[in-house]
Formats: sequence, structure tokens, C-alpha cells
Amino acid sequence: MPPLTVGHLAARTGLTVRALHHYEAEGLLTPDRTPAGHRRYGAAHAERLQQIVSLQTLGLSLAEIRRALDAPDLDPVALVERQRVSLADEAGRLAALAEQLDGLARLLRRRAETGAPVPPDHFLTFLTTMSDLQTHYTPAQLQQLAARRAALGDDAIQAVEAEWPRLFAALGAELDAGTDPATDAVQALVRRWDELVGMFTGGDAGLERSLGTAVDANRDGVAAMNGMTPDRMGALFAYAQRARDAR
Amino acid sequence: MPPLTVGHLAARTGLTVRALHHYEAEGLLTPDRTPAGHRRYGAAHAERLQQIVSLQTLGLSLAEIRRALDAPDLDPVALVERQRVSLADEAGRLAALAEQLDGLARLLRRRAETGAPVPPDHFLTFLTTMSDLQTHYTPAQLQQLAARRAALGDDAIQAVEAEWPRLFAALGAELDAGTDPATDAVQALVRRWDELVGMFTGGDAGLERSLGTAVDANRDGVAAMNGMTPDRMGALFAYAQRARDAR
DNA sequence: CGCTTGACCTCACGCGGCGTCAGGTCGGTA
DNA sequence: TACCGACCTGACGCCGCGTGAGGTCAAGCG
Repeated sequence: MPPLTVGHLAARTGLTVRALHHYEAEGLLTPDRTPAGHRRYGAAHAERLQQIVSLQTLGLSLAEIRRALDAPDLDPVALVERQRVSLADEAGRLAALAEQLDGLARLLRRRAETGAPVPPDHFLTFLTTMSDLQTHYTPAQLQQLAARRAALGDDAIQAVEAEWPRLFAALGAELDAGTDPATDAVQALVRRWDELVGMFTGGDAGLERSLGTAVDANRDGVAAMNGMTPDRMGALFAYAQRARDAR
Repeated sequence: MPPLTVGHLAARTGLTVRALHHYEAEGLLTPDRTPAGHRRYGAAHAERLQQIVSLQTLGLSLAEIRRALDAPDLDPVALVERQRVSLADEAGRLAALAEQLDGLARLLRRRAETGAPVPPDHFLTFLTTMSDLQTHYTPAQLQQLAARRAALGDDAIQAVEAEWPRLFAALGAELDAGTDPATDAVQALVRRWDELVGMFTGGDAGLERSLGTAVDANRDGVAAMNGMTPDRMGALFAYAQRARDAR
């Protein structure tokens, strides 16, 4: 097999001519030259290129690849471990993002189904509220929440989230009627409230605390997301707390 | 609350002064100015900044954010859906990468345990072989493989991968001894071989075919990864095939 | 031989989201 | 009034190439 021109090597590897030029400029892969200055890539070059591409798929930068290829004391274990760590970080970031997007999508679906689509300006309020809520959780907690949701399954989540508005409405009705919080009916509603929270947190006390402070710090946004005024929501929360205290 | 200076707004939001300058240069957030030209950010600016940051966490570029904030007809559903799709792509890419890194890590561990650590030059061969192997699978198949492994659990994988060298050794011994492939002992070994492959593919015929072509196309590398010469591996494969034909 | 066509060459800017100087001005305090 | 820190603008750098611009080389055809 005679040496290849850049174009042919590019075609074979699926890379671009420009990329090969770039690798040369970076000192990664230096081909031979014809008298007129055209590049010639032999078998050894092709092999080195394979290694470059492989290391690239592992997420190494070109500078790191150069160091790795030029260092004869390359430590495979350390290299792979480093990449695994940075990959894990990246995966965590993506998971948090997915968490947020899924939450947002669920919220939008719910509103669309109940005939109350989210207008653009409210949407941005929701969005910032959700972002703010997330800042109250540690990355580990976010992963925990995602795992929890995965365990519950999409349908169960849908059901739970659809139940919240109904629960708030029912409790609000009792509040307006002036029902004593110690009444069985109110007690049942509040127990269900705590159950729903429990499904979300999986009973983890740390998560429950984080949820509490997150909601406290974003009362207005949370109220808007549930279609209530902040005052109304405050009253509902207080009423529920009185019911809990009563038992 | 009086208007904030850049420095104070930066401190409050955790952004940098430079970032705020940049947002202004991009037309995203234009504060008021004092007579001397210093920036003043009021409540409205802070709110808009929140929205900018939120949209950024969703993975929008600054240009996209500007369009989203300036367009009064912003469609939340479409926006969230778009981001979810691109996120899914990204997650798929990461999963494939994780697959590769985990495979590599397992390989390295296995060699370290058997007292045959991987030297740097061999490591690069392994690496390119693994990359090449992956090109024979579709992204969907790679996710399938990852799921399969997750289902099996780490320990089972360890066990399976530790068994391959023993199996090859045992079969090689029979081959060298000239044992008839129809013999019970050989038949048992080859059945175990097929079982191990089955654990990997989950019995999926498409996956099995892909595995076959992938290995065929990378005999040399696969042989090296298993500590054999290509010839030796070819002989072993042929011997196993004769055993299968015999039943 | 010259002409055309396509592949090759080098040089250089562009992208995205800022980080990071450099060199000068403003505001509040000693 | 002098000083310090915070502010200002302008400009380059990063990374992995994409994408021209403008010129040269190689090969086939008449």
C-alpha cells in the first residue's frame, strides 16, 4: 500500500483534510512531503492517527493527546481513571439538566391538559423558580431525586402531580368553610399531603429538609406554578401545619 | 433596594463582572448608566438576568436566549422539547463514551489482577481496537449493551470476563491434544462459550451478528487483548466452529 | 504542447462564552 | 489632596477545527 495523500487519508478515516492539517500544526501527526510539498501518509502515520482518534474519543484534548503519545511512560490506568471521573462529572451535570427539563415538560403537559397553557411570561417565572429550587439541593440530592423518579415510573409521577391541584383545592375548600383542622376530613387530606411529599423524597429526612427550605425561599414562584397567590398558599400551608400540630 | 453596581450584582448572582459586560455587549442585558458611565442595575435588570441564567442552564446559547427573550411569542413547549432532544443526543454520546471507558477499565483491572499489567504501547493498541469494535454497533445497540451490563451487575461481568481466558486456555489444551471436537468435554466448553456470548448479547440476534462482524474485522486486536497471537485465535475459533458443526 | 480540472498548498479569520491583562477614570475615605 | 479600590473600554487568548481566499501541482485530453 503506497503512501496516501491527505485527501485519501481523510476519506478513509472520515476526518477532514483541515483536521489533518490541524493535527500537523499541533505537532500531533507530521507526514512526509513530496518534493513539491504535498503531504504523504504512510502506514505508521495512519496507525498514529488511529491512536489520536481513539484518545480523542476518550475525551482528551489535542494537547493531552500529544503529551500522552510523546510520553513513553504513559500510565493507562491513571489516564482511564481520570477520564472516568470527568465523565462522571459531566454525566451528573446532564442528569441535573435532564431533571430540570423533565420537570418543566411535566409542568407544561399538566397545564396543557387542564386547559391552562403556560403563557410566555409566566413560563419564564416558572423557569427561574425551578432553577432557584434546584440551587437548594446538592448534586447528590438531585441524582437521588432523579433515581427516585425513575423508580416510581412516569405514570405514577403523572398521577402524583395531577393530584396536587386537587388536594390543594380540597384543603382550600375546608379552609374557606372554616372547618376545624382536627376534623377527620382535614386530617385525611393532610396525611395524603405528607404521603405525596414522602413519595417525592422517598422518606429521606435530608431531602425533606432541603425541599422545605427550597419551597420557603421561593414561595411566590411555587405559588404561581400551582396557580395560587402567595398569600393563599401561605394560608394553606399554615392550615395544614395546624392540622399536623393537632394530632 | 437601590440599583446595584456591576460588582455588587456579580457578587449577588455568582456571575463575574466580565460576564455581565459580555451580556451587555451581546445585547442581552443593558443596564442604566450613571453620568460618569458606570453601570446601574435595577430590579427589572436583575429579574431579566435571572431569566438569562435560567435559559442558559437549559442549554440555550446567548443568541438563542436573546431571541427567546425578545420574542413575545415564545413557545415554551417547543423550546423545552427542543432542548430535551438535544439533551438526549448528548446523553447518548456520553453513554457510549462511558461504555468504552468502563470496558477499558475492566480490561485494565483484569490484566492487573492476573499480574499482566498493560504496557503503554499495547494499551494504545487495545484502545484503537475497542474504538474500532464500537464502530460496528449502532448507537442504539450500544445503549442496549450498556443496559444489558447494568442488568447483569458489576460482579457478574467481572466473573464472565474472568472466565474467558480460562475458557480459551481449556479449549486450547484440547486443541493441542488433538481431541476430536465432537467429544463431550469439547462440546461442553463450546456450549459455555456460546452461553457467555449470550450473556453479553442477551440473545439478541442482531447484536450477535454485529459482534461477529466486529470481531472478524479486528481479529488482531482482539487476539492481542486476550493475550494470544492472531493465528492462535484463528485456530481456536475454527476449532470451536468445528465443534458446533459436529452437533 | 497547452488547456482544463481537481486536489493540493499556505494564510488567516470566525465561532462561543467568557478569562485575563493593560491602561486609564471615578468615588469615597483618611 | 492623596490614595485605594472599583469601575471603564479595548483587545487578545482559548479549542478544534470550518470556511473561505488566492495560488500551485498532477493528471488526463485534444
